[in-house]
Amino acid sequence: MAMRTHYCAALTAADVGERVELTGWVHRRRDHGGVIFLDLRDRTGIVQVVYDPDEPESFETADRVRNEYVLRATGRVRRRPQGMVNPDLATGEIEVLGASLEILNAAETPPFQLDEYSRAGEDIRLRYRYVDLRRPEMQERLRLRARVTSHVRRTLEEAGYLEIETPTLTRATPEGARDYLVPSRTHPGAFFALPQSPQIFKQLLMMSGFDRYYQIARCYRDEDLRADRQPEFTQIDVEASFVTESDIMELTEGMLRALFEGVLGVSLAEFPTLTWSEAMRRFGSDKPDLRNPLELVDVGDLMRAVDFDVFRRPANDPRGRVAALRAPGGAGVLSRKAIDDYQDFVGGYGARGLAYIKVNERAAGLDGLQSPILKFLGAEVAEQVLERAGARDGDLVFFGADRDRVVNDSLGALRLRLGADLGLVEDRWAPLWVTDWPMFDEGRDGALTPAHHPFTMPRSVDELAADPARALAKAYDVVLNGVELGGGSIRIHDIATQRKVFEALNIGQEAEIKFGHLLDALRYGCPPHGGIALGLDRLVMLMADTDAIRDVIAFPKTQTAFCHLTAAPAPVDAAQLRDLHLRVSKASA
RNA sequence: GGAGCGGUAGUUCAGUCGGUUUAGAAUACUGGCCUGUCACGCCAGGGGUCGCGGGUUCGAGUCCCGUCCGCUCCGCCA
Repeated sequence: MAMRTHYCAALTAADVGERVELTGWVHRRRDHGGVIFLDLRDRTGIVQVVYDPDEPESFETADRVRNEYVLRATGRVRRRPQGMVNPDLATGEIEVLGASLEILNAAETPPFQLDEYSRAGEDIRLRYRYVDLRRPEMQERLRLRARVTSHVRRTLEEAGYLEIETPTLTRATPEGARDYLVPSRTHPGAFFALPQSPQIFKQLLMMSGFDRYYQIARCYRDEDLRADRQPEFTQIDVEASFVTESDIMELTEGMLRALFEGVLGVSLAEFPTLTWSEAMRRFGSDKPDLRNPLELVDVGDLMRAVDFDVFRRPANDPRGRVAALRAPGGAGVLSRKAIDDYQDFVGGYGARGLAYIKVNERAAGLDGLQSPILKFLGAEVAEQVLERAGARDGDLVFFGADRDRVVNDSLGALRLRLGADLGLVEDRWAPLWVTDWPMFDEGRDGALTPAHHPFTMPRSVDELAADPARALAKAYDVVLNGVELGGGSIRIHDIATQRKVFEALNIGQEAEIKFGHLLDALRYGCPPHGGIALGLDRLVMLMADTDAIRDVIAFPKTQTAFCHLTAAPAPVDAAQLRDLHLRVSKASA
């Protein structure tokens, strides 16, 4: 009979009597009563192999084993004797009576404990990532990632999309994130850049007639890291010709719903759609977390005449905003110290203060309220404000008053913080579309930068010509649980509009040089087209129920963009620099 | 570029007001005991550049300055 090679966790009571072969690491060795017990751990779990001195050959081998030896063991599956069954373990009912044992390799004691009862720090886990990845939790995350990638490929290919690879040695772009540069040996003084995204190449493919393209594409951005940002990351990149916004949105939504159904067994409801301006108004965010029931409420119109400059000025400024945020039950739960903490918190987003009203008993008028600002508002305005905010007894109502951007940033962040602190976040999946983005963000100096990228189609060319700062774009983002999963747009397919956008960005001249290949291509017959790019790492992070994309990347970088495993980046020797015609002015420590 | 938190045994951490002997605990590791353990148990042992550099002090793991590393966030991320 052929020997069955098993994974530990796959062994069940149904296998009793079966001869099996197991491979893995020694998780724990015990000897007791003249018997040797090896807990053998593979990627799935742990099973105990028992070596009896009546089988001298395998017993002697087992006696030599220490630490984390790599083994191949064979034996017969049997029930554990009465009284020794641990129902808490998957394999607690059974064990393997070892018949043979082969030491495949010795191993040193691992640098940190791998059992589920201890939790190693992240830096040591990353330095020895190959050991960390043995843990079932990490195994499961990377397996989930592979299933997601595979499912996405299947969906897109069934929909007629063709995977085409695009260069990772390409050209630096004038706007956007910092590029990772690669010096050229054959072109002294010239550099490649690693792509921030395959954006231009996929548009060129549309011009080539590959009307349905996708790619699981690695992208690179030399910007500071966050829990959900790595210098290299993977995006699901999609582009199609002769499509509308809703075509791409339907494709994406269908793909995500099939993915959640197929991989997690979760049925996502239809994605609601919010316009960008509604998202900012109600949630102070362009990626609102709809699991959080709190909303911002505009009260500026009530504040235009109050005797309180802090509120009156933004209330009368077209670029100002005065908004309220109700914390249900906050009056009782939030201490003075907690409110002070929130004031510091919003200070980090540029807010100069955080006014609030404590609602003890609304029916009692001013006497039922507690607030440093009541004397400025008066009873009537206070009541109108509380009415609009839907305040009930026991609530705390916070206020933001400033430039709209500051109010949105600070109250938007406070909304998330309050939702978490007050335990209001619903346990569900909350996807949505955010549409009708502005074409541009306006900097403090009035300079415009693209809200998406400079190839995004404006909703109307007239709008663009009339007031670029207020023009809207045919762009859409997909958001899940407050995480920006991806974004896309209909692209510009005529050269005149493209030039107008470059001019609005004040990079007309520069663009002619750096995007010359795109402008050239637009002259030779470009079909209308559009697409989307989804962050694969973030998607898997959410599906794996974790909060850092490092957890779903096999070998991630730390926050200083350093790899402790390979010690990269690292200096190179003089000969390599000479080949590349480079001289370094500041050596690293 | 900025803010916050952290860095003490292989690992995870404690270490009070600056002074209690040789800086501790758990776990891991090594040896021994134990006739069935499953986070076994018991006994013993080894293991420390308190991140690094400087300063204050009679005395620094502890206070101050600088610096490096890790994490979270702001800026940044078209």
